[in-house]
Amino acid sequence: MSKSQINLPKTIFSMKANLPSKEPEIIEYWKKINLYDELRNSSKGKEKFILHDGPPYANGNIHMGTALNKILKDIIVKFHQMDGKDSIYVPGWDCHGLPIEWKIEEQYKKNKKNKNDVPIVEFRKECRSFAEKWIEIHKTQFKRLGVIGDWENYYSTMSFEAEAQIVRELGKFLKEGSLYKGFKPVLWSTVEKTALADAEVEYQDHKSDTIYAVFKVKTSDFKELAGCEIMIWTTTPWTIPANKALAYNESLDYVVLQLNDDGDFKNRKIVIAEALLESVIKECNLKDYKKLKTFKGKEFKNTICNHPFLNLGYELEIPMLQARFVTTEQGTGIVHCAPSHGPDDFNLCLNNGIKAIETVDGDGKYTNNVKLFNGTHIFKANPIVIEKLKEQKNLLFNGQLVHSYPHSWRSKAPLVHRATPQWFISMESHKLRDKALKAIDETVFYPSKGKERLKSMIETRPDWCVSRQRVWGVPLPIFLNKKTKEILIDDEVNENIASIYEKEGSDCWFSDDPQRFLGKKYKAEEYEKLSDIVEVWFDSGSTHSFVLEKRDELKWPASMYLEGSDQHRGWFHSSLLESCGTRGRAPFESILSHGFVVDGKGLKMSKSLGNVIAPEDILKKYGADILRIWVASSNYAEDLRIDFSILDQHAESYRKIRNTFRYLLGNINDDYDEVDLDKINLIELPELEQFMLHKMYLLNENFKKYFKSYDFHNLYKELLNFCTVDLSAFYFDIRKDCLYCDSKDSKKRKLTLLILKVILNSLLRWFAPILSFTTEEIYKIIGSKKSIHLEKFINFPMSFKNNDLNSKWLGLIKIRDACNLSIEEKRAEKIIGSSLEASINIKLNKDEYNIYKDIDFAELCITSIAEIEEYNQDKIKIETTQAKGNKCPVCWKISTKPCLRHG
RNA sequence: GGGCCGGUAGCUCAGUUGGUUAGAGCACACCCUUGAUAAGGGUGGGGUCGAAAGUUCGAGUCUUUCUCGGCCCA
Repeated sequence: MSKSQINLPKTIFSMKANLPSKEPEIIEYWKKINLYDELRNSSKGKEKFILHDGPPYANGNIHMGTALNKILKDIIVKFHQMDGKDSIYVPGWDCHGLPIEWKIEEQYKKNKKNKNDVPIVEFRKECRSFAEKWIEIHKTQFKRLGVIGDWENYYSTMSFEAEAQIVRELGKFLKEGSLYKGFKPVLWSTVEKTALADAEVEYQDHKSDTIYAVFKVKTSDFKELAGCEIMIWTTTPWTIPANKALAYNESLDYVVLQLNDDGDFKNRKIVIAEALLESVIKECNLKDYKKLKTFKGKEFKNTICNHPFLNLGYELEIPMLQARFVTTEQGTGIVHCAPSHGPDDFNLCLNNGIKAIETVDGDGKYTNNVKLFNGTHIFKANPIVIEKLKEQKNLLFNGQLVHSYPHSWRSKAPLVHRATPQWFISMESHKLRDKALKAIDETVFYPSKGKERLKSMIETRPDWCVSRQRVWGVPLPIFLNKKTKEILIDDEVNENIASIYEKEGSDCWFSDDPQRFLGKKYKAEEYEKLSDIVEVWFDSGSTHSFVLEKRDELKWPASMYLEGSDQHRGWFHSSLLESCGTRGRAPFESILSHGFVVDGKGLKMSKSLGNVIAPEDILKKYGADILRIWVASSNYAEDLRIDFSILDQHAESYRKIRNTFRYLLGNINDDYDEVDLDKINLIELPELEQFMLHKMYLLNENFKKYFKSYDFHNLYKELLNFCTVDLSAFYFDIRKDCLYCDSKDSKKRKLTLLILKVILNSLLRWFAPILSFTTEEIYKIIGSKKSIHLEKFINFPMSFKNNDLNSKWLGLIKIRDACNLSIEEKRAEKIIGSSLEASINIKLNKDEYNIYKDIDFAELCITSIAEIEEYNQDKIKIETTQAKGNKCPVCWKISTKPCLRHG
């Protein structure tokens, strides 16, 4: 007659999780048992699932986006592993590129060291060790998140084998002929004779010459333009000799203006945007003029003009092109375009088949591509251009303007956009665009909208510029014949370079005798060795070649690429192009893209808003499993919100899950033995247990469905609801009486324990990919293998499925809900407190009565007494009264008779 | 500025091809329990579905505009 008679749950699994301190111990454990190797050994020969890691940049601490990305990858890798595949994850890092180069330069600045005094090879060594340092830091941070992968054999884009393979990949484009030399404007300093990156540019005020110049219409579909002159305004008169087009905006209104003031322009008709009419009149001092006509910009279509220097040998056709970048902020609403001297101009012209050429050399002098000005320095050309325009009577007005203008951060000299020689991979010459578009069609996208996004980018992108005028990267392995200016294309040379890099890396390109790379076939003095490097997107776009193809344990193409949605323009994009160019198909079978991490209000995280949360903060306060729940429960197809109140809620759900496990472990007293599901004798089980097995069968079906579509937030929700609704508030609550108060040799209690074990085992596996730490903690108590992650998902016997029983019990639950309502009424009236103080009387119609007459509603509703009666009304009726009699001190049930179980 | 995507209870999410009073879990409130106890159970409140207009017998769902937010580009 005491507590000794009841079987209270007992377990070493604590209610308090203490994840921040427990998780690192589990990481140590995984290290000790070599979990990664165990996983590989356990799944030898199985079908492979290869999630190819998109390499993060080896620079700076990880942020929430990185954590999201890695956890999502880990969850997916673990799902496939437990689904019976050999699911291999090789993490990688992107190492070359400007940001690291920049960091080293900053250190130089601090130490008053000049980059130019340091040999390139030494500088590159510093970049390399900088990247190495961050790889190590990242590794620790990623492991802390619970990510399992081949950390010992990670890949990096700066490894010798990667550098070698990048050379081979470029060799394929070279050999094919799709890699060509072109020109593209970059910000250029004529003082330092070098290109500058955006980060090296300072904006300062600068006084520029401004001109209003006219281009005479030569031909047009729009007859009103006959005899008109299109007026432009520019702050860089020296680019007029390089003019190749005029840009208008089809949505603007334009006017034809007749000028009547005395002078060169008397009786001439000029065209400008209507919105800019007043400012033009004011600035050009127009007194006598007449508006002849207003028309929409779209009428400019197919209009060709003459160059203002037509009579000086510029016999060019200057087309008018539609461009959205034309605005009415300043100028005339028509923009003069020199593709060699502006990115907008360059892109617009390129899209219209006008390529940039080298018009200005490195010193800032016009090349012989520019008539009349050959050899003149551009900074001295403005007065000459203005004079010639005047002479040709094509200058309406010139003045000066102080405005913000780019300058070199080093020399403070003004910069110009200058078309420089660059190396491009053609989108068209070998049908790269078509191949890529076809490859996109053959790829599965999660979410599906990613397909359109990538497609529209590929459809419109220009040729791929793969050269950079930098030092920290793979040198572009190109030799030019000094005489013929032709590219040297020879597999042997390319392979020679690659094999040298494979042994010692690519630093030698900058230090060794070029003859070493050329071999014996060619004479070094006849060739120019390029000093450009390969742009880093080509590096990372090639990872499939030096990781997936080169490693025996992996496969090509990858099963999946998974990155943030910004990588549609980044890694998805470059990998697709690289692979389609060299192998004719995508290097991936599927792409999963996730949104961005934003704060609780949906705003992006920024220092200025003060809403940044670092993964470290979360790990310290909650632990990785809470962060993993956040990942699993968020819909990655959209942006993912996070703040401490959101995490609090997930921590709350975690507690529910943890307590569910604790109840299970406590009742089996941490004493687990594997249950053979096929050997469960269903007929022997009470209906409630059969119903639970049915529920689990259904849940598992949904689980598989959600997992197959990577729909984790719905999957997690199902699992959580199962814990709260089906287990905690239903099954566990009902079976407490049996578990606590029945004797240990009771058959019913034994069967209940059997089902608890099935539930425990199932939950453990369902949750393992998400709650990697907590499930391991539990598995260490009851498991037989070294790790939960070595287990597989369970296949439930079809016999568990019982639709008839299901509909019967769904009806029962409805009756139970009605009973609860009735009990609650009496509780509110203070007639009863606990439900065991209640006696319920249930009246059912004939049909329902016949179905449910044998059900023990007292057990189901956790009351002391329950009567069931048939009556002739349709609607169910429940009456609750106070149970009469004495309370059994053991099971607390109230009865007028002695307790059946406890005397 | 342009392209794409998104906005359903305080939070995380469901809402099939337009069709009853828009759902779940958590959180919250109240009650019960004190044998899952820094736990557990019950009941309940809470939404002008971002805003407006339109199509329709009928709109969270379709169309347009606006607004807010995100990504990419300029």
